[in-house]
Amino acid sequence: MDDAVGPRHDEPIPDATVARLPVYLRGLVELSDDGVATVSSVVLASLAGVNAANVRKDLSYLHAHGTRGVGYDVDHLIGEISLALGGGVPSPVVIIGVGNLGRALSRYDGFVAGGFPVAGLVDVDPAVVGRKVAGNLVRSVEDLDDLVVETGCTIGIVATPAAAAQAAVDSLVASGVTSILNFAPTVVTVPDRVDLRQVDLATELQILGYHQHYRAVEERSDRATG
Amino acid sequence: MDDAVGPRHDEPIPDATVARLPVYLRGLVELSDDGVATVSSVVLASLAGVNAANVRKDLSYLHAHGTRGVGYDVDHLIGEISLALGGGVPSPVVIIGVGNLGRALSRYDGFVAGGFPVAGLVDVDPAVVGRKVAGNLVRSVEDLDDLVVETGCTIGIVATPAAAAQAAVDSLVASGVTSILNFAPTVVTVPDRVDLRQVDLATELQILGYHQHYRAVEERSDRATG
DNA sequence: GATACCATGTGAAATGGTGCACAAGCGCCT
DNA sequence: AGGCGCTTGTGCACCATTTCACATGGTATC
Repeated sequence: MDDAVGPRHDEPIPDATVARLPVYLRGLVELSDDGVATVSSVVLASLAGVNAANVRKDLSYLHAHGTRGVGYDVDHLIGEISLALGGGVPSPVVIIGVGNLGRALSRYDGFVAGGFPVAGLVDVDPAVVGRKVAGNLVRSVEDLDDLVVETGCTIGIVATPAAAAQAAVDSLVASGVTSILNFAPTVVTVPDRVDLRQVDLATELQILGYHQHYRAVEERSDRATG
Repeated sequence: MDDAVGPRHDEPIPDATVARLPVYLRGLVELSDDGVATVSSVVLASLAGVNAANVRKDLSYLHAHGTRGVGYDVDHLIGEISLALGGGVPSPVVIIGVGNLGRALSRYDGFVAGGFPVAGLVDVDPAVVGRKVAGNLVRSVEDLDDLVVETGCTIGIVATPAAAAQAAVDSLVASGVTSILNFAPTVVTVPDRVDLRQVDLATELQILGYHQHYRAVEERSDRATG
């Protein structure tokens, strides 16, 4: 392990860990703002709502080593996590679909703060193309290729209705986008080289609905049987 | 197991399965609309983007049995999944925080279609309280208890800024809401009896960012080492 | 009615993730 | 310098989930 000579081929970080890194990062930035210099895994765990051993194991995948008896250096850790999550370089995103959700997303300042500025908006509807939303000109889908090349953006957000989602995804892929976040409530397919994540609002509610229903059924059953 | 006499105490369905049920349901409804009467696990799997054996195991947790050699009855399956996901009874939701995201969510018709009508909107900002958004009157947080009781809603959606999220959650819990969907980019805590799900848009992008960065690093490394 | 075909349901192995428990290491205080 | 207390890093066992593979049991055809 120590005798690597060339640029080391970093091991992949487990998905579950990657999903927690942004949460750690948020907590750490907050700590840094408060002037805190070091943090223990226990404190960071409580900030992130996870187990302390889990935090330590997660951080062991990064090159961020803590100091025994002391903890982790907050600023150093921020640097390491930022590095892992995209190299600290801002990645502009393009939003396709300027309906209710698309407009809300384009105004969402958490994206910019997280290093994901909105590079452009795209829609198929001629009625909205040419208008400005949140300071961004809405462009036609035909301009998507140009937009992606001009801005060098590699992440696409799909906020179209379900029926248009696959076409939107296909357009993004054809334009060279390699990461897609799909908000449309439908299953879409992408080539292997493209990374896809699904955020489904209705599904989330339905999952909550199950647990609620189950609690109710169980309670009723408990009352009946004992 | 077979000698249960009273009303059977349904076994809990694994979380991973519950998360897939809404996806199956969408596919099934589409099939039903197209007049398809039966479906095999292979077809349903491709519609949902998962493994066929996984579909069969998932469905085995429900009381929906298929017919060997034929497949599953589409309409029956729709009924069984709907039943598991909240008993088929619509659950009204209350949205707290009427900013960009809250407004978009209140206009999102996928909620109503999924059986989750918006029962009311709530905000702390006096400037928006009393105004109408998407046909719903925005009420003050002080009215939250009344609103929850009046409408019998048990699901709350938090769409406030991060700083206000925990307070919003606390208000919802105090009002008797037992399921919460949090869109605010922060970790919030709830009592055990309350079910919480987190949807974090910036985090999703950061996860995409990791994979993109990793791909790029790997590629560069491949090119260097051969 | 027998046979070929097809799809379900499930045992069992493989995989991935979590959390405990403890050894190892670091800094501080005397 | 030595000991003590604190915290990291990790081996290991446990748990949840996925996937394969196949026996089981229906349907359709001849």
